[in-house]
Amino acid sequence: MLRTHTCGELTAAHADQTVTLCGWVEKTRDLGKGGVFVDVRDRYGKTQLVVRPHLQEMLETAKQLRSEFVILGRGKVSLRPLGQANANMATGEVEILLDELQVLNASKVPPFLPSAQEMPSEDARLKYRFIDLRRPKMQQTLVLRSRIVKKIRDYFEENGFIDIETPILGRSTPEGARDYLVPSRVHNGQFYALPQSPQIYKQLMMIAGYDRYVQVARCFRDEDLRADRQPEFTQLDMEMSFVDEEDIIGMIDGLMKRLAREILGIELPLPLPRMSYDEAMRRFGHDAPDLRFGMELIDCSAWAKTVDFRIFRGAVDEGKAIRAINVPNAAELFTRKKIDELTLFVQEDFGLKGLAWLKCTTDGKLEGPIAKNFTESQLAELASATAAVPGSVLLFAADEYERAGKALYGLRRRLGLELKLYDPGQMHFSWVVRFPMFAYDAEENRWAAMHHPFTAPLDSDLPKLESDPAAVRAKAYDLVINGYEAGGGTIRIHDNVTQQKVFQLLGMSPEEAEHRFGFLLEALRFGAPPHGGIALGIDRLIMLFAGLDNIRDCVTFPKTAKAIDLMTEAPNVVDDRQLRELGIQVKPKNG
RNA sequence: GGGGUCGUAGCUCAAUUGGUUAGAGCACCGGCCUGUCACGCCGGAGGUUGCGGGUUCGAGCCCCGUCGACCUCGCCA
Repeated sequence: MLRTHTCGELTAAHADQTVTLCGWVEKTRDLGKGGVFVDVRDRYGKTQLVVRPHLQEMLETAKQLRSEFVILGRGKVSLRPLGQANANMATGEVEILLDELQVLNASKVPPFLPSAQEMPSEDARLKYRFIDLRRPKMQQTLVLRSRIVKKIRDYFEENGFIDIETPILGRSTPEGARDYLVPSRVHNGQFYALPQSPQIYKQLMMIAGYDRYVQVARCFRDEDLRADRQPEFTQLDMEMSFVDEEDIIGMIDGLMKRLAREILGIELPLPLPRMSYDEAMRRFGHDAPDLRFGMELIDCSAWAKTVDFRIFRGAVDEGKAIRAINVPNAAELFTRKKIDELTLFVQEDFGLKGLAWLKCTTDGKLEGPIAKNFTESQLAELASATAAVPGSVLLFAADEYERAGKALYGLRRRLGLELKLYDPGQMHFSWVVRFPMFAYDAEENRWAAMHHPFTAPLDSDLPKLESDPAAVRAKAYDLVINGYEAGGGTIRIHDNVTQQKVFQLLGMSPEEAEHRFGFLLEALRFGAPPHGGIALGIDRLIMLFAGLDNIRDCVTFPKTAKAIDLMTEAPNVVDDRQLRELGIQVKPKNG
């Protein structure tokens, strides 16, 4: 090692020791004949180096130093003169009186400084990621990530899990997300697919008898990005044999309790709260509700049947729903302009025709342009049903039950943030369970698996598998943190008969199922134990534990919304020779 | 694929109703400064206003197109 200490560890206790530090120049303060002060930084912290004026040669070197030069400084740790300690610095009690200063490497003028108060633009940060990653905040996040992953691995090891790797080059499975494909050189015209998750492999490991499997697995999905979604991401993937939902949920409960305690310093009461999918959709309009605040959805459909107002009455008569949220203390905030803005939001993002509203005045009356369509007693009933109090604004969505819920979920999430209805530092963990097995795909006119086609139905719903698929619920569970799906899993089907029934329902002929998943179906015939598991989104988990609102800030080299790496400029064209070897000819997409 | 916000100096931003030579802070370059720590002082350099077109006597500003970043809907078993 060139250095004896890091830039973050020296204190008064080290006084009079001779030390060598290495790091990046954060800042120099040249006092002319008074010498030069140099703040040197590494990922552990910052230390002040002092170049004294009588050391002529060193002074010359010091005057050449610029931001982000890499230097080595050797000298004696010295207490700073009385009254000159810097309380804002961990090492502020001391400074190094240099007797050697080396420039290990110069630096071009950086496009931005890691120490800058103002955040550089996201483009600049991504293009010069190696500089962005020098920012203390990024370094803290990556350290946090490392600590969390270590704790997760420890936890599973203590619980008897085996860390097992599975292939990255696999076979495309048409269900689910779009695959990233890798052309085969040896087999012209054939492709591997990168794993969307190690789902099938881990099931095969269960069949192989490795009853507690865990993997920190890189996964790939070629779908559009979001603030909380990258095309390449990391899952904590686990699977257990001879278990039911309770075992998996309990195992993750224990993990969350430990992480919350050791990372956040909070005690989570176990078991973590659970809510059925139906309840989540009814109360929040979404399957991953943010439970840090109220403002739940209220179903006003029954009430709407008693009124003459065409928009409401007409909707319920057509079988649609009237759903509402009661926004507290918003009557004054919600100007006409604000309501127009929210209306546009639900129209453009959720396809609602409009947004009806009523304000609750100081004397408890509901007012607004639509109020004249209701009688006094109807308004009073509504006020009571929605728990409207002075200052409340009621926002109504009149549409299909699900669409109305989705729009109000959007409003609830947006307004919760805008109106600061919760403390952003607060954390809330819960489970959403008993998902439907199937969702009807109107476009393709068929049933589709809501999770994946290997998900086991609830035992009690098994008889309904053929008679009423919509009513069949799955042994599926999602871990929800602060309104984000942090993970999801299922108990799998372990017998071939049920599996075939599910395939059949999904419109997959035995031949087709055999063609797509033959190896798994075959394996299920060779003594498959009951098994199930879960996968947690590590990146998202880090984001939430770090209090970030963006997944790119906890990934080293993330992609942009167009799935580009601005630093390496991947993806990019390849040599003709490479294409020839693969037997690939590129045609313009719209040619 | 749709909708929205944004794009001005290396960085973060400003520029009145469309009107003179597009400004500031930081960074950079030169000089000065004997205890600084957001050091200070003096001076300097730095611009295809993302790109292309249009309207206009005149465009950073208005219009059309396009590219890019971000947010979002669709999508994400």
